Amino acid sequence: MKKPVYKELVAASSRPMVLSILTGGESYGYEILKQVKLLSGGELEWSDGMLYPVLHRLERDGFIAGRWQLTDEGRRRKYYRLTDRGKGQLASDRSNWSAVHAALQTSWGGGHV
Amino acid sequence: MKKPVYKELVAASSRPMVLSILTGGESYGYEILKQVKLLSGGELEWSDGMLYPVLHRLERDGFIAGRWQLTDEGRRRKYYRLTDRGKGQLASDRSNWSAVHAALQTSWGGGHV
DNA sequence: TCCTATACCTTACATTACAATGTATATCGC
DNA sequence: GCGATATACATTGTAATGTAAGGTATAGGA
Repeated sequence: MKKPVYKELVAASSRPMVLSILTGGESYGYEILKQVKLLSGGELEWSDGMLYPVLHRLERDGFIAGRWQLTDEGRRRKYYRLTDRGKGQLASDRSNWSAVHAALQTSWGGGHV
Repeated sequence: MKKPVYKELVAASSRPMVLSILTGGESYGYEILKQVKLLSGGELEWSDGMLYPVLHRLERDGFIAGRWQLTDEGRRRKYYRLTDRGKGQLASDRSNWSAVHAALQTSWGGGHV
């Protein structure tokens, strides 16, 4: 078992990650879990118990919009798409992330020998 | 008032930021607040009500060690230094951060037009 | 006298990941 | 048929944590 990323970092990255994934088009929970793993080269593995509440909150807050769909095999899926409000939040989150990342990079690189 | 960074991101970055700052030598709470602001070019402003509990937890967990010191003016300060355990945690946090950052960069850059 | 800066601390509140558990269908090997 | 795995969604209890607000104290400038 790979040691998971510390939870505060999961919490910080979940919203921008999900919103960003949805800029590529509609997706659904189970697929997003696999996309996160793929995007990170296997480094990140989210639990479904974490992701589904995240999706519900994002929908509640109007950042994404969901619709139920039945597949040919009879499975039900809830597809989500990014809303305009979600695009704005993604831009804000990216900006925040960049500011924090830059500060960390500075403190990692300089300030000491 | 500048809009603050979302709180999950503060939570995710506080430990690596503090530990990283302390690689430059001893420091104390009030100074760390100013260093964070300086390191980020004014983008990040932490509240003291957030930082002091963070320092207490880091000390409790053995990542940093504190000592009280009186200045010439009669002010009391608690200086903290990085422990070996703290150095190990910083390395781990940096590794985690890099993995998440890389995944975010990938999802921001690709996956969509 | 009043305000700002320095320097520490705590509490009430809301939020959130994690682990565990539950539901249901499809597919594959045997 | 049968059991295991994958797909696909969901909820609950617990612990942890930032925020906002408030508190204590000293020093210096207007």
